[in-house]
Amino acid sequence: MSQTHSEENYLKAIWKLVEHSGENVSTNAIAASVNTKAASVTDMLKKLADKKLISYERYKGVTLTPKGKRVAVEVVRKHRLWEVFLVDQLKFKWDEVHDIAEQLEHIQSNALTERLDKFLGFPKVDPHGDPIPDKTGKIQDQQQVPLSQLEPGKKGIMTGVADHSTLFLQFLDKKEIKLGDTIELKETTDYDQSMMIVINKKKTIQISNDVAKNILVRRIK
Amino acid sequence: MSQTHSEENYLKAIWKLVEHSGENVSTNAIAASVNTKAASVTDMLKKLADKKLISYERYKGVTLTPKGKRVAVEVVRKHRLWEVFLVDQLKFKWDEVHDIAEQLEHIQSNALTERLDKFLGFPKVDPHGDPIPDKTGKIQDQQQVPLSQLEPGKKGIMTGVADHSTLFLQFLDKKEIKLGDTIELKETTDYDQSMMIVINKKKTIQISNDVAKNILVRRIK
DNA sequence: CTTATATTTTAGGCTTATCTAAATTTATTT
DNA sequence: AAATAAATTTAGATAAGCCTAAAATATAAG
Repeated sequence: MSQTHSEENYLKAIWKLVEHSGENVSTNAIAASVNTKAASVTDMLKKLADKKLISYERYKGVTLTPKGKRVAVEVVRKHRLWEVFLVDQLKFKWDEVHDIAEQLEHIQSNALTERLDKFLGFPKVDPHGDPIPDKTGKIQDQQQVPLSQLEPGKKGIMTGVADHSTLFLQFLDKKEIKLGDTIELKETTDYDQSMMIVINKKKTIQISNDVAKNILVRRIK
Repeated sequence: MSQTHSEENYLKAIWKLVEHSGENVSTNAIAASVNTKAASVTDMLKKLADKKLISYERYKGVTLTPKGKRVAVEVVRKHRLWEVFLVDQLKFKWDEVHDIAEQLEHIQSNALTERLDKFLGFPKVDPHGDPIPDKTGKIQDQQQVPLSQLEPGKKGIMTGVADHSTLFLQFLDKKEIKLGDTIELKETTDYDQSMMIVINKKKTIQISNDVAKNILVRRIK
């Protein structure tokens, strides 16, 4: 009934890949995601299929079964709740919590998860703006788009990041761009798709398209 | 440099056995403590000896090296800090936290341990009265004795339990005996060593010697 | 002090999760 | 559509952590 840490990591990785692509997930994509070799992934896929956690046909890629999805979402729920704890309660910075939450997400105790959720005030999103699945596995739709998809003149509120790397998060810190900020897209440079943006109606800065793609906003007005 | 969960569990078990007995620890004692077979223990002892975490001679038992002791005490520190978190913050009962802390004690992050310690207000003891090693590994001496060793007429303040089982802790709950209570030993029955005690100068109850041996008190007056 | 018993270790196996290298299948290109 | 390339799987190893059964050592008893 219960999964190993490794199995949980695979399920989580598959879930994220399915969410992004909507399609069957490839062995190589999983290997990249969990940092192993394709051969190791194939071994694990067989085991997860035996346990009815994924549906898998040789050479055809995989998707999660309802059971597998339930497990994956539960792991994601725990990960994101712990991130909230680390940032809100223990005062870690948003770029410091990933590796720790990566360990904490595997702690097995439903009672713990539910009490932690309550303790934190049933948060809806984690420190990076990612939605936290509720107890039943339901995930609130974020309705967010990359800043790069905004049209000149339009505004959005920053609600998340697509790149969770320390490097990117620290970059945002330095530029003083954070969740909740109102961002107006002034203009896009044709040549390199870099953009002039205004943050909270105050500060105007220039950002590259690479950065704009990784800032997620909810459109306003 | 880093230990597996299993290695940490063995080191913790050895540490506890050494603390109790003061002597070299036997293979069988460790096997009982970590719930495996003696043959498995021997395998692990070789590995721990290779890593210079224990000193081990075939058939002669083991003790911890300073390095091994440092690791063991760090695990104990984390275990007890997490127990405080679970009881004080998440409102678990003292008989519910052991298994969860058993998992949390293996989370690897010095920053996390230190921030948790600070968050909790640098607690000196865990919910069962066991002392929490400080950052340097120092453990405050408890100066406690089993209630069974008190002389009739003498008083003590309950500061801990020798038996951490759910059964015993729930028994104490039912009898409304808790840490911090003042306990006076009225008299000991010669026949079965059972005792009449007074709790907080109010309630007089009869307890068996088995119970008295597992209640730890600090003598007063 | 020698035999019987208890403890500990060794030998050989099993499972999980990895890996590399080779074989197979699918996809792409000419 | 055949040839080449890319992706995936299989085969065979390895290390960690556990097991049972048998052998070795230590301890206790007569």
